[in-house]
Amino acid sequence: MSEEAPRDGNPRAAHRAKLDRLVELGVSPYPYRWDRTHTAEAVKSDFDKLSADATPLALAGRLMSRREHGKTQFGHIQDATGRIQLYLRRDTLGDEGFERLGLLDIGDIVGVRGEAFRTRTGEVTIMVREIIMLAKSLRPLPEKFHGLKDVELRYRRRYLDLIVNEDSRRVLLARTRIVGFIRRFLDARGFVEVETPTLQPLYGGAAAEPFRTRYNVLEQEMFLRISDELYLKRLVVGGLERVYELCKDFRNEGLDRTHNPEFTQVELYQAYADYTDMMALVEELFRALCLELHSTTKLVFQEQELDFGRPWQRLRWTEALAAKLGTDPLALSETMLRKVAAGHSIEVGPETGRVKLLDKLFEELVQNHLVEPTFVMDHPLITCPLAKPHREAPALVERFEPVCCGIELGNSFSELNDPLEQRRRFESQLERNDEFATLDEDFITALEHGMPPTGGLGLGVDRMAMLLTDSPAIRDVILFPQLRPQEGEAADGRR
RNA sequence: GGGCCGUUAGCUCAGUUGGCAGAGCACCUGAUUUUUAAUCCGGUGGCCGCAGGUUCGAAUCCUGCACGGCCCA
Repeated sequence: MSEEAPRDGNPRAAHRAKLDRLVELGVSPYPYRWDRTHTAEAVKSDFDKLSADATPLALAGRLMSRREHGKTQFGHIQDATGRIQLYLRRDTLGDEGFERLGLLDIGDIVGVRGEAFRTRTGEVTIMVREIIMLAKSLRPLPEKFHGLKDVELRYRRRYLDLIVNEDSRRVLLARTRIVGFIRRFLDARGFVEVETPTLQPLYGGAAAEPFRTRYNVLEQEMFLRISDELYLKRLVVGGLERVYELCKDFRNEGLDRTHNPEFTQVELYQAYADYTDMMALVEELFRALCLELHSTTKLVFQEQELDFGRPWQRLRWTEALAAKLGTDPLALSETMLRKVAAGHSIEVGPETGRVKLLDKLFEELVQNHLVEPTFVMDHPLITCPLAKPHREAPALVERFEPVCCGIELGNSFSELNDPLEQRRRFESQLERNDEFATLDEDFITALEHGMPPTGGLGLGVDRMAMLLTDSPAIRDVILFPQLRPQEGEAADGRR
């Protein structure tokens, strides 16, 4: 004991010394199980009954704070439902039991037995009869008052963020509720959940760079999916009239406030419907989600007030951009578009083709300024090879993107089901040398067997979670967002 | 990709003109039988992100790099 004097201010050494002492005393620092009778929340909500007859309680949780007062101590433990105070007395625990409290550290997982009572200040508290080590911690927790602020540490050590930051817990659990709610919402409407390949021999369904990998057995290059679209439509051909998938998609692109290279999407397809039905579905889903999470259809995102109780604004793509440009964007050549972009000081690479130019202009001049929930609809036909031509305007497609606060939340079409037209659209994409264009023969074969008229919809679940939890960055709603590996990743590796 | 900002104790942060590395929390010792950011006494703890450079002397000035953040495209 005496040799440790120079290290005695080091929290890790102190925790370790206590663990060694427990072992010396024949107490396991990592026992196998614990019979819990109540959670913190259950004790609080059922307090009157539990305290009236002094029901024996057994709780478990992480020791979060401790206040020593000589022959008594107070502390809080935290479990999945919240925190509850402990009151520990020398005359209740006995001299030996009380001395053993010295081997506890903040951060340890403990089990306690005792009864519920209220302190002088009215706080529901456990009068502890017995306290058992369930898992010894060897590192100190972040500071109790300021919590863990360093954003990098919060993402890299999300478990600490979850232990210490109530708000992170709230947001990330809300995300889980959103995912669960989407499933129930769609299940209740007769949609069938399916799983399609993540590992695909050919990618498609979106214009995005894929992650590439290699399957050794087949000696073949494979791709991580960028979308589920083409597989789900095969299933509609197969007779699954309402079908959806909720999964990760992968896009080999940059990281920013609204992009993570792996992200969660829900895609759904409904036979005998078109994009107007999908608009109604989006309106209904968002209204229901708001009510589920906030008990009102109104919400605030980054100080902007939104109301999902009303129908979304409808905005025609071409008209909106024409209004900004003062001329029909579709009449402009690639060279002209480039000039217009430069005129609005929008930087574009020399490789950027006509489609991307149009997209870019729209994004900068229109989309980024949309605050109210809006359906941006009826895009130019060349921007999308998988949507049906507009029934009234053949240069356009029946497509919409739900947009809110400048954030694109998804994508939807009246799905193209004419196999001959589908082939022409894929081919013209290849002829134009569109980035990431592919031609999926097997998918066309499926269409040749006949796909009913179908409405399709994809929604970015992470972005929905941002909006619904008022989180400014996609990283805040993803448990483990993508970060660059740290130098010498094994951090304190000398141990 | 470009610009700006940040990186100091386990955590949250100060650090003056370039002159011995600081605080609060945590940790260790002691006091304290209803506290709750408990309080009080006394302590321990540092690769000042990394590598160079300038200087008698660098956490501080310069260059490069790494990681992160914000903005722009």
